[in-house]
Amino acid sequence: MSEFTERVYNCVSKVPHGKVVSYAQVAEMVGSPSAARAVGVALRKNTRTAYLDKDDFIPCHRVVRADGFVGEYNGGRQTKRELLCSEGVAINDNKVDLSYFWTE
DNA sequence: GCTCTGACGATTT
DNA sequence: GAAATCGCCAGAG
Repeated sequence: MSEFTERVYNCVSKVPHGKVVSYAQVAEMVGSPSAARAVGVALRKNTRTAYLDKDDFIPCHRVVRADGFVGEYNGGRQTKRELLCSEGVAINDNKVDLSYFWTE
């Protein structure tokens, strides 16, 4: 896989339990602040999701949009909400509270 | 190598 | 303030 994608996975994997990050934040961490869309595409191709592999997975469900809106997900937005809710992240009509955003 | 598209974001109407 | 528009970078065709 390309280096960009590898970096994205690495950064997303560092997101702590019960926290979320925006696509823009991930893009900024990997060195391309404006590549939020590319980040989404990279995560979309990933199959190591939490609802498929319990042991080795990338918490892509902890990545939401910059305004807190829950974006798309391989298993559907419903699954994404379930996972976040299980981790203690409150969801308000497909939206997460801004206080759950993780900043390194 | 050119063009299109997209798990997005900020601006403008 | 909600909806439409443009811009953005990285991959795929």
